[in-house]
Amino acid sequence: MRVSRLMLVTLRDDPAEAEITSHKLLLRAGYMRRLAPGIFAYLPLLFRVLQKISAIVREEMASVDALETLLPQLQPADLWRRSGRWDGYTAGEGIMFHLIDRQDRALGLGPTHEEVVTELAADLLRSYRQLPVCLYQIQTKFRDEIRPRFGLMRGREFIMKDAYSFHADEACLRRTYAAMDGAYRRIFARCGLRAVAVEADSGAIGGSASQEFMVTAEAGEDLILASPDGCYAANQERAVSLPAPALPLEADAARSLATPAQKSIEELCAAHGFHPTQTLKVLLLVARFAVAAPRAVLVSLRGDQQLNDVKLANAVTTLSPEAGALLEITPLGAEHLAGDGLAVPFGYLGPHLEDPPLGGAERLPMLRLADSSAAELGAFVCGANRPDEHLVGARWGELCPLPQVVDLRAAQPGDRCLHDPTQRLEAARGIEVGHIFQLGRKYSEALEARFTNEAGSEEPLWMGCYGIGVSRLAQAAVEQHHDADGIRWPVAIAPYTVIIVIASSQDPVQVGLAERLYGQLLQAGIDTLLDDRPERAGVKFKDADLIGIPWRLVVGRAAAEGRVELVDRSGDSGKQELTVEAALDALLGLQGEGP
RNA sequence: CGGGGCGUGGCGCAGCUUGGUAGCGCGGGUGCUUUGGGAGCACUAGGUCGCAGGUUCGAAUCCUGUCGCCCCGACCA
Repeated sequence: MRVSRLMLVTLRDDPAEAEITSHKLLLRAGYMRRLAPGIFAYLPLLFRVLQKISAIVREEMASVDALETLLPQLQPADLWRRSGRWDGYTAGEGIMFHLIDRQDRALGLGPTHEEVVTELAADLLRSYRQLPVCLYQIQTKFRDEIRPRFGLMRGREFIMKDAYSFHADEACLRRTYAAMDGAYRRIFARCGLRAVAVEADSGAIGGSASQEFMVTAEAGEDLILASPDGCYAANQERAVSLPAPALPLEADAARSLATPAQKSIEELCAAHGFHPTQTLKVLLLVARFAVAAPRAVLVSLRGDQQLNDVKLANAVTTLSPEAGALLEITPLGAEHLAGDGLAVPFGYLGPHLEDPPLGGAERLPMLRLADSSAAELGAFVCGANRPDEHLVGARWGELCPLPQVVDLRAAQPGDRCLHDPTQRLEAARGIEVGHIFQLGRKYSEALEARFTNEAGSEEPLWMGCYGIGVSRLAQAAVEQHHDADGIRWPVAIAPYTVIIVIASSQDPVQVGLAERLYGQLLQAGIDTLLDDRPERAGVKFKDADLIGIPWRLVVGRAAAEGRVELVDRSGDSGKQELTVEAALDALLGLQGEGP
């Protein structure tokens, strides 16, 4: 392609709308334009990158026998009601764009395709003889993100590869999951990305085992906790660890202690010399559901620990099976309390708090949970449920029964690891580019996708699902591969492999040689750009650096002597002046090289 | 939604405090010069100052309302 015909518009200044480097570079280098928040036009250069990524994805999907399909984006609400996800995905902070058609039917714009594909499977897959099957598509997804951000990192419309597998038994699901794990590792490696696999929360998708693939980058939205020995890595949402040992509290019997204006653990400890591990942190929250009335939740943690919201939401969901989708959990404030419920002594809560008078007719008893860090305390300091008063030396069983024990604490960098307490968790930031799940039978049961097994009886299909954010991956690659001058695409996903720069388009010798090389490279099947614009050399060099084509072939003054300059932008071999033949050989040799 | 900020030629910004009818850099066009790291000079085109109302002889500037966008938190590929 000739750059003069490429519709290339590069920007000299950073656009005001962009915050992180990769976003700025993609805009500056003419790869994309924003149409509305979280909605982007992929310009020709970026489209080529997406095509290259897609080609790699297709090859690796083929290697695990996945079949490419294209599923509807406009999806009937009824289907989502049957899986139980309509409310959670549309009400509250739900992320599904939805609409009413002229017949008054509700439809959603697909944020993911479990429902559609399961419906299809229910229709087509009837016998164990047809299994396993894996379908995938590369398609635009729609999500009404609470806050679109960072360009392609969190768009409201983005390209995703999503795959779904169906199995006759769990062992088969595990095998496919493992094969996908391998395919994913190959995909990211072939795209030239440094990616790590981490244990993950399965979130709104559901299911049991799940693993995320993170491109490590400072701009990443996720916090990864990993052990230095490489045996353990997890998203902080999911990570487990050993808390620091608690200091035992010397106390015979529980006594009360006046603690005026000491509402925080810090104030309490500072005033009386307690260690935070001797105290109990009691949090009062309220969970809102799609079906049931709001329910109060009382959480006990050891005073030095932090609550992990994701773990809490998961626990509340499993412990409230009849309540419908969990919409949100927020700290309980006076506004949630009925009538004179202002009596709740915030800042002085103890685990023996009576059920607060929530608004709403039919109310469930308060859900009482304790993290194991709290449950394992012998004697502790906690709020007395009266203003300006704490209890010292309270014990589970004496003060109140031990609540249900669940893992609720947030693991922190520096915590000891479960698999080896001498290992301590280290933090890194990551961009989630892939996520694989063992869904189990969640969707097949809900949508009655059954097959006949070998014994002749019907049972729900076992399912897995596997996503890659294709457009996000493109930007993650830029985040990981750039320098002060611009993008440095990994060769495998660069929009073009070579850019020939004619230093002076007025020199017929240079133009002639450049045209000849251009023709030869194209003939050899190498994706080549020819910068034939009547610009000064400096402009063309700057643009070439900015758009990040891996190899730059400069046809300049030395053209008359049959010499050209070859610049390695994505590797580190720098620049070298070569004869035309040597340069051509070097570039043609790239074809044979693996990624 | 809560908190913070910003809306002025295509892009990046100044002007607003102290009202007097819009400016700078980049980009676009034409010409001459220049020609290996975002050239110089000259000329030129291009703006309802987000929108609506108000105050005023007069509003980009002051007031009210409204819309949009960006950043920090809850979401995820």
